[in-house]
Amino acid sequence: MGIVERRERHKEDLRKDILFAAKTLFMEKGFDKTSMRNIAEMIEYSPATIYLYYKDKNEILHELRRDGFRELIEHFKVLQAIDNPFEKLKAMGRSYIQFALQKPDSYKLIFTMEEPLEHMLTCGDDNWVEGDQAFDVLIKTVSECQQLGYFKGFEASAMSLVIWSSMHGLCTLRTSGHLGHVSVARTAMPDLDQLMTFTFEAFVSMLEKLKA
Amino acid sequence: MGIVERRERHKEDLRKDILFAAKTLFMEKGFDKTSMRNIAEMIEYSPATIYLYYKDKNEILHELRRDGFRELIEHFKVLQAIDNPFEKLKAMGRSYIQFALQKPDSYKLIFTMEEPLEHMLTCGDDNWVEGDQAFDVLIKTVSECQQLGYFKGFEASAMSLVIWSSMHGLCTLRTSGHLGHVSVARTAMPDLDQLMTFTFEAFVSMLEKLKA
Amino acid sequence: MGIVERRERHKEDLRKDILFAAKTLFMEKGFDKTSMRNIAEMIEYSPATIYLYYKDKNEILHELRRDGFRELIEHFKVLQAIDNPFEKLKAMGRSYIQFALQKPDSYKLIFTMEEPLEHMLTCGDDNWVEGDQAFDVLIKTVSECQQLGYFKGFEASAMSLVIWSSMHGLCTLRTSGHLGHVSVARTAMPDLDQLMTFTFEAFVSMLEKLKA
Amino acid sequence: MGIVERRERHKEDLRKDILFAAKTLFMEKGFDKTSMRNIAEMIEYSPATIYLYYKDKNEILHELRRDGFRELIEHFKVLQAIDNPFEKLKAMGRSYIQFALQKPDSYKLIFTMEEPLEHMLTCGDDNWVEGDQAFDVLIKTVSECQQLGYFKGFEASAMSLVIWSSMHGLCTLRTSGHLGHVSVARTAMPDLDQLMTFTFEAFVSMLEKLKA
DNA sequence: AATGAATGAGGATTCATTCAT
DNA sequence: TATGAATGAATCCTCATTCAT
Repeated sequence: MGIVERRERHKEDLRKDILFAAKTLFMEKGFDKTSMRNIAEMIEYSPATIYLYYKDKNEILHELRRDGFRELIEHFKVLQAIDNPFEKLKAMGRSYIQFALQKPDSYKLIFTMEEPLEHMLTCGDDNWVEGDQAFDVLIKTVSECQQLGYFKGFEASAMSLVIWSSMHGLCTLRTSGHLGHVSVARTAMPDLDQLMTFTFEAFVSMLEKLKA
Repeated sequence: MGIVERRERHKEDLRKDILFAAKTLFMEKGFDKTSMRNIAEMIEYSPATIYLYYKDKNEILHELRRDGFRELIEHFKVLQAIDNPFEKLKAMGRSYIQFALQKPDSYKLIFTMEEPLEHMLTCGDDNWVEGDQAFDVLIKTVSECQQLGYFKGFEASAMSLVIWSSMHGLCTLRTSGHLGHVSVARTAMPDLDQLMTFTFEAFVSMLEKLKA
Repeated sequence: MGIVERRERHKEDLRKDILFAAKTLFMEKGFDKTSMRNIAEMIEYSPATIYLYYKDKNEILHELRRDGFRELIEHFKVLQAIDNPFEKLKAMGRSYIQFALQKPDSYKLIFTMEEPLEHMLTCGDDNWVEGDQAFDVLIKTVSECQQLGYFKGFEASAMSLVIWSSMHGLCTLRTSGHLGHVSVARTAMPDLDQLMTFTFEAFVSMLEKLKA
Repeated sequence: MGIVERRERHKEDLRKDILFAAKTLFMEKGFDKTSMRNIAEMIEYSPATIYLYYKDKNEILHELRRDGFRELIEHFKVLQAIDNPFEKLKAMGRSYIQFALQKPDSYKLIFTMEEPLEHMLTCGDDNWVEGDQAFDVLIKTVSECQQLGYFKGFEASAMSLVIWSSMHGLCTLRTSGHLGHVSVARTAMPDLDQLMTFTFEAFVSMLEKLKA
């Protein structure tokens, strides 16, 4: 038992090491420019070893993405304790942005990094399940807000999409550098995090005005 | 004259063919996975020929991006004729979405494709100039709306960012496939274009409620 | 153990095969005109394999040169047993020429083939150490001759340089083909080896006359 | 006539420009690493133009070599005026060294740069004619010295070869960098030109002692 | 479980050269 | 006379991957 267990643990650890190394490198140099050898060097194993744990480079990316989603959901979970739905909604927005800022690597991985199509087709959309769950939470919260008098006359799903779009757009503009560019060129606010908060708050104000 | 002219035209055509092929392939397989050889095969010229027209792969991407920006601005230009600023604003939004849907390749090129950093540094931000101009138009339009009583209590720049974020987020979710996914899994609206319109209109409604 | 050992041996063999092929080709076509592919073809391995053994083409040249130096020194070593210094000196000369004639490839490698400068700078002058040692032996032998009454009034280092120059010049004229040309056009001695011996002996006579 | 003549002159000039550019570049970067395009750029003509003047890259090298020989002979010509044959011989040696030092490019071109074999075979040894002439002058001078009592018991041709070898060896060690290396590592004379002179004078002393 | 050795395929790029104009 | 356009062949080198051990 002791021995088997230890082996099992080692195996699990190595898997995680591979993932961690890959994530780091993907973010640093991009998916394409990261070679299996790079990953192998980082974990100080031979390239061939990686293939004992993952079928190929794509599978690594795939698993990373799934992990990213899980992280995001985890990130959201704590917020469910908040009673007031509108407060909860705000917290979710803030949390989403925070996630994108604190873990831009995971965020990019989930939302913008493209995976070779063949692979997506091959292994089904199984990792979107998690994404859907996250969206469900959003819809539910919006509905609750409506029961409090918010968003009269709006469909919950439409409202949810608007909210997600706004948050996602803001984050994407940020991580892609466009926000940074505009901030320098056209704004009095050179600190990007501040600019995002500022914009986020404007959005929240908008939502607040939508109360009956 | 006739002869020189024809030559000149041919040259110009070839340049465009290269750009077109590159754009197609970049979209299909991504920048990194597109090789000069691929491009050459598509235009049925030798790889070496491409180097007579473009210094290297980066230069092709760079020019494509610049072209994309120009296209976008062109797309916006007609809207300046609209008198009512709020109508203009709505038209801009619709136009932005339309652009992203009709030319997803250009859109991605401009907003999400990452260019090797070194090259960006090398040739300055010269192609962002156009982007800034586009943003200026947005701010100006928002300001005009404010003179009509819209967006009281909001800063024009914050409002502009909210709007841009929402539109950009919506488009990005669309082109990245996330919207498609959610639409299938959680929405009664399987037609994506319709879903986008629907969401866009919800957003416009929101803005309308922000009139004093 | 048997197995590991065989593997090790195979590896060592392959390294040597690569070196041998490279040497052959470098001599035949010159360093620049020899491609990694050429080498690979000769040893019937894939080009990529070579990179498992040598970082790049320069490293191969570098190692070849070092080997050449070692060979030369080895060639000299036996002569140290000769007691009479003048005999030793003569033997060294003969030996030097013999080396140049028997291993013109090594000789050229050491003395005339130019290595890309950058590489030389990169890896220090580490392979000249051997060359210096060889020169030391020469100086020492000349000094010993002086104690026997030879070369009165000459500095040992100057004398050594004269000797080296003469030998080197003779060999170089030979391997570069100039000697062959002159022999045909202006000499009664069409056999080149004979002509070299003949010239060498004239030189030795000269040295002999320099005895007090 | 004026026009035809001018054209002719232009043609001749361009030939020379090509040669000059090629020589410069060959010396700077080596024959192989100099491309026709490089040469063309230097003379500010199109690559294709060069082919109107020279069949290919080899032909350029060939002509450069011939020119180099001519230069060397020219260099020697003035010395024929010297009456005393031994003085003349010394002057020739000094002159040879001077040539190698002042025009290392020409020197290398003539004596060490290797030309693709095929080409040498193709166009016969026509450019060695000049080399032979130079050697003739040397033999003749040695013979004259012998009539003055020098080099008793030596064959003129052997003596000439010894002399040529020594001079050539010295120069080659110099241009190949080996002399430089030894000078730093094993000599009290860091100035290479001085070291060469010093060695040359030792050689002359040797010759002087060979007088009956 | 781990890996060293090997490779086929392909990467960007450059070159000498040709030829129609 | 001069050249712009074009290219086939070659360059070095890297990569993901396999497989015997």
